[in-house]
Amino acid sequence: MHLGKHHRSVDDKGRIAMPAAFRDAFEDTGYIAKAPGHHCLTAYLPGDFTATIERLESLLREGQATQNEYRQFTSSAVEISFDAQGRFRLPKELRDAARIEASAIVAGVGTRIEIWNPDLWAGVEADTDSLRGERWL
Amino acid sequence: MHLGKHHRSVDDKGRIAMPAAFRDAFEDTGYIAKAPGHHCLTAYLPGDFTATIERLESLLREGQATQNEYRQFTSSAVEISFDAQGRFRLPKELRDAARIEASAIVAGVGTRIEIWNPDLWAGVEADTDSLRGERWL
DNA sequence: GGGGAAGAGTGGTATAAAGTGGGGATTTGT
DNA sequence: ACAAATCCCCACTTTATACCACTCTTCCCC
Repeated sequence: MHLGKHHRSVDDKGRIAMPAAFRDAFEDTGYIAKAPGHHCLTAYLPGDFTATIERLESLLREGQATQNEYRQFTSSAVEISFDAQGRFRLPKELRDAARIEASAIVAGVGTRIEIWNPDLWAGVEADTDSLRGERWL
Repeated sequence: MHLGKHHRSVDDKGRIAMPAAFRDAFEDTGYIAKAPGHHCLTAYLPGDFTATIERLESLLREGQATQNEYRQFTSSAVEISFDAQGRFRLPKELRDAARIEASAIVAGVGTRIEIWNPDLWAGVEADTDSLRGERWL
């Protein structure tokens, strides 16, 4: 379970520090891929990533997903590793896709971890129309 | 069942003492999240928090809740732990969201525990318009 | 009622960890 | 062979965490 929101700088080499709260869940490696719709990126633990791929392949066999969907997801994904300071490198391709430049928001979203452009994330927080906590609080 | 209202100081490191009356219900950890609407913060026992998350995820699968709603709740939440004096740390992000500075009200609200800015809490107590105890007393 | 003990609440300091920036060697591609 | 990108260290700043000290209240027990 991933929780909490963290603001992180992205240096000119594309390095970004994985928040310590999430870092321990990754052993040595992880995966990053474009989220469907490309509003943000999603970071996966190794196990979660293979499970996601398998779910997508299963949908593909059942005709519930398209080959292009499969192509986009797999080809956007990269394996990441961490340096001695707990940072990983976000390829330019993925930074551009999510409009990430000098800083980013790394957010724990329960079952997953998302990486956002700060301005776009502000849009998520400003979306109060859908807030109806009385149903589940 | 949580009862009672307690005034607590918040020091410049964001530490706040969990009232002893509530403290025993937490074993080692607990969770704090923004309440929908962000007027206050809500503290959860570990079991209550996971139950709340599961309720929200269930609504999400049924299309009764939005991804942004899920994002806002999970990304605002933090796990807390207590020091030897029974205090926990309230991240600046959450203090700002609930306008909490040098002191706070920690209130037992039956099924949950809420943390308020003292002035905003005064507004709760001043709201006598909606009091119609004759229906349930 | 007085004295002492225990628990609750508050404040401060020292240490460790997290986050950030940069240099230089090595690899990759052209 | 050269330029660009990547990797591997090292250094510094900020923030979090663990400890320790003190006050005040409450609750016993004498």
